[in-house]
Amino acid sequence: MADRPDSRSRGVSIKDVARAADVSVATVSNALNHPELLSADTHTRVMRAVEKLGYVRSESARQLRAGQSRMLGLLVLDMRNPFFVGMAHGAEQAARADGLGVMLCDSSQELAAEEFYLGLFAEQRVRGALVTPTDSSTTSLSVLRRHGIPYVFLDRVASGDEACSVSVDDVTGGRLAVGHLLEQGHRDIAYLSGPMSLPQCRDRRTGALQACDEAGVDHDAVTVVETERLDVDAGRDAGSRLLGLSPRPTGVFCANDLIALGVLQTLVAAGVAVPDDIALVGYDDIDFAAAAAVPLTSVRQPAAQMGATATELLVREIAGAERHVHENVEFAPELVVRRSSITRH
Amino acid sequence: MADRPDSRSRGVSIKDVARAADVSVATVSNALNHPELLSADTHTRVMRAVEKLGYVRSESARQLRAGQSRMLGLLVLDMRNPFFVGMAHGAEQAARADGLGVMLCDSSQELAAEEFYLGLFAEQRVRGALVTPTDSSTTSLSVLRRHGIPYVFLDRVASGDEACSVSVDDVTGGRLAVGHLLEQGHRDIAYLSGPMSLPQCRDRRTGALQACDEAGVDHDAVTVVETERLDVDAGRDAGSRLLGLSPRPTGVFCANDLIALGVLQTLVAAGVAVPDDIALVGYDDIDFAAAAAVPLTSVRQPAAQMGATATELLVREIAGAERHVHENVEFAPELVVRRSSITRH
DNA sequence: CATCGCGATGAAAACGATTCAAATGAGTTA
DNA sequence: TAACTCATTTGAATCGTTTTCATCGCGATG
Repeated sequence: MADRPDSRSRGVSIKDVARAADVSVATVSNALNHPELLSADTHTRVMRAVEKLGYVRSESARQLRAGQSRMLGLLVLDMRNPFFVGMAHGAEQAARADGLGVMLCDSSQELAAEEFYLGLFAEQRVRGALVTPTDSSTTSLSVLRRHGIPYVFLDRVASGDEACSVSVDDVTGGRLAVGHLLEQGHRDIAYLSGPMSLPQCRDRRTGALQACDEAGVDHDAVTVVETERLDVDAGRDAGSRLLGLSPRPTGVFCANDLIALGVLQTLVAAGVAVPDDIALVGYDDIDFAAAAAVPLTSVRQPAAQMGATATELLVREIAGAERHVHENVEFAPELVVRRSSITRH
Repeated sequence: MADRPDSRSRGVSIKDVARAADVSVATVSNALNHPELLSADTHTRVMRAVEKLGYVRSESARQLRAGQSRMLGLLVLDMRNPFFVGMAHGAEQAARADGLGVMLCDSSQELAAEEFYLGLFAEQRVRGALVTPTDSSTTSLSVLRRHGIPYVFLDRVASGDEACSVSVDDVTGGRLAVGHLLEQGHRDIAYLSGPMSLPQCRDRRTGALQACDEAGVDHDAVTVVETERLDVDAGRDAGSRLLGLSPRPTGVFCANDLIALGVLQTLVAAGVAVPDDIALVGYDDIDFAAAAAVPLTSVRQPAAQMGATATELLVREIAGAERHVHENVEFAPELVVRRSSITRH
């Protein structure tokens, strides 16, 4: 019952097993990795010793010898946003199916954190990385490139032929959202955007303006309110700013659902009726959108599928290293209309 | 601009740097880890070579030599539950402050996944683990024990002196919730519980019954409806079952907010008014509870703080391995009353 | 002048696994 | 009996670091 070994010890190594089974370390290794090479007798003898000693192989020694790990790195912008959790989930499932583990990290939209974690990925020699980049973070990715670690962009179109990527057509997403508001008759529209340094935020605005063009409405109809972050707190804050605008917009498009939920709270608290006084449209269609105080109209992105697809692209790139051609898979967004945007007549 | 090395190559190693800087590998290692030992001249020469070659040290080689990693393993029950994400966030912050990375894994409440990930932790020789166990999973933890990897239970009281743990007094939590419903005059109460194999679910029921005792109400007042999982889907499902009960309960206590949100959706869809027809109380007080269709009364648990505290306990155990005494830190739950449970008179 | 001390550097041995080529040994064939 | 085959098993090299201990050069001291 020596369950708790001396804390100075290094634990059970392959040598200990070899000694216990009275074979060489090579045989133990073969028993674990190429059982077909061994006689049945030897194999069971080794496995019994493994069992008895509770041997667990050292992944670091393994990796060192192999030169690479069996891990993918996954860096997301914000784990408190269910949309990213959804992508992570899809990616993990797909990776496990390929026998790969996933190392999940959260950059919290901070460049410093992003660089820290990408450095960690490089140190760990991950087999590949899935990255939701903060800024035009081509620089921080050079650490991966230098070590020949392939990466795929998640929720972001790769520029040129830098890498594979999985994205959603955000221009169309913005067009759907604002087109819907215009259709409902709104002519004073606010776009509550996250930081304009994010391409997603820029593209959704472009889409919003396109919708104006299509409806023959002047671009002035859309006021942009920029927030620093993309979370509920920022939404609450943006809500206050929204109420200070004059004329006060009657249709509001939020860069994501968290912001929309924050805005909704502020509006409800201020006695502003949704959708009657202000119609609201979010983005991502997270589970909680449907359960909101006023069920939220939102632009749906297929989060889990995006994660899974990105993993598949990455795995394919890893496998066919030589003749790999980068590609971008673009998903179509889908408008899900709920009560928050439907004005009663 | 040899950014992309030959894919067969192993990348830049410490030897390459040594050659480039015309020093020994030992000197390169020292430049990185003990710069005070070197002359300023040599140091800058080495660093320049590191920079130029884009050298990143191999964590696996490092670990192999050191016998342990600089990582903590964190295994949560369900990453799609913001409560666990909150704990993970708190834990990560605390770990980063101690220069430790966190490997985040999601068991999805499945024993097989739990065992897989604990095995992974052992293979990686993580420095320590934070675990939210599914069942009475002392068995799967033996793999950690055997390798002398310390672990701390998160959101679960450790039995005996097995390990440190961080928990919330779930009995009190249940008592607060049901006490509140009883105070509001409800005498037909349902407890929508997750699997009774989870101590949290059992304790909350115990608390519910205690509240009955205190109010001089018979235990029969509380009907238990058990669900298999603890997510929104399960909640929707439980909502239907709830509507089939007769007499139909007027006060409902849910084992967590996700279930409560699911129930809420079913009730709203069925035209049942909350709180007038049915009063609803959730658990965890996730951010989305306040933004729900009907703002949700909930029992708050300090998620981030729990994660941070658990990390601190673990770090302390790692540091003072010899004279460590396990301890349990128990937080107090707090009832946050919102509209979902307040019957208008 | 010989010796000592000291700062700076390097040679070599670990760490734990995998793998390849070589050794062993039993059975088969000429 | 000698040569050969084939299935098992093993010795030794290797991966990239860190660390210990020895060495080297040089100014200072006796």
